[in-house]
Amino acid sequence: MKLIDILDATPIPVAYRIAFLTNFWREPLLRRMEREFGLIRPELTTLICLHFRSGIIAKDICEITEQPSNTVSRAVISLSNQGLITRTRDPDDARRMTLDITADGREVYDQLMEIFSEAEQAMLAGLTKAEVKTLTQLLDKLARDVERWSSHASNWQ
Amino acid sequence: MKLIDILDATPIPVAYRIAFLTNFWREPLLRRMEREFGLIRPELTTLICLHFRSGIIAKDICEITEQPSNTVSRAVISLSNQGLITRTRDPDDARRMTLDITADGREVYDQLMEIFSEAEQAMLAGLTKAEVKTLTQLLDKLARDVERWSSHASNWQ
DNA sequence: CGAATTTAGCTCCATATGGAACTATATTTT
DNA sequence: AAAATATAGTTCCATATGGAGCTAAATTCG
Repeated sequence: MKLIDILDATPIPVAYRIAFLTNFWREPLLRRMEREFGLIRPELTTLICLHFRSGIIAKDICEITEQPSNTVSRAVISLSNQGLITRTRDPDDARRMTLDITADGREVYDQLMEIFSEAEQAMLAGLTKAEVKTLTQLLDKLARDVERWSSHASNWQ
Repeated sequence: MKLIDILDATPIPVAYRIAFLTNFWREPLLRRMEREFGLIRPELTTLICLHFRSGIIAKDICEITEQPSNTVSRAVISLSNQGLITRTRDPDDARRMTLDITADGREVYDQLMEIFSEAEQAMLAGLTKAEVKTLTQLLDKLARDVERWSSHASNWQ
């Protein structure tokens, strides 16, 4: 018996499949990233944020990723120690540290994304282009609707 | 800026959306489950397995869920202590302990699934029935193809 | 201006969880 | 049958990560 066989037996067919894919796709890649690059998940998300927009502060990353501030703080310090980002004290507000991705940081980001992208291609290889497009659109619709459903029955209460 | 804005900027649009949904849908529910039921993730997956098929052993759950044996061992001991499952030594093989879900276990499972199901309905409320069906089919196709893509660029190497 | 409040970031602590190694039992090999 | 190997389950250890609270700086309020 495999986990897949239980998929249809639960009352959460969609969420269960999504969680399944996260477990079997993302988790092994994160472990590989940790082994080969010495980076952990909050460091990756931080790197992704800063690759997208350099010059933001740790608090921004907390809000973007909804990670707790201590987690982001640790990630930022570690990335800085590894030379993948820089931290410069904001002269106008001594509480803030402006974060910027370095050339090394972009290099590591590119290497990681190549691995992740290849793994995504492998996962999607069984679908047609039209199916991939449809899937992306539907997932996108759910993701962009997060504000509406995320408060429901999970965060509060 | 929100995490959603980065979705299209990464070279892993599908996987990123899937991870996003896991983060914002599953994680808060797991925390709520921990607060209100005192159960953690491996205990939930174990309960799901045993609700689906009672009478299996811990090793089976390891293989089904691909969780390490120590994680499952802890989950099984905890669930047993909580009276949600029973463990009986296999008379034919003293290494094995046959696991069975109890009435209390089924009760807790039902309560949990009600919460999770309601949350899934909330997430899917923005899609039409046809869209939900399509999404489920596409996710299912990916999940059932796990053997092919899971070895690729993640587990080995 | 001084006090209270807010904010950015960090440290301390508790705990979830994976890796490795260990124990006890069963199976296979010679 | 004895020895080697395999298997089920557990314990030990290292670490990732969230919650609560702390510190320093900025802002708001009286």
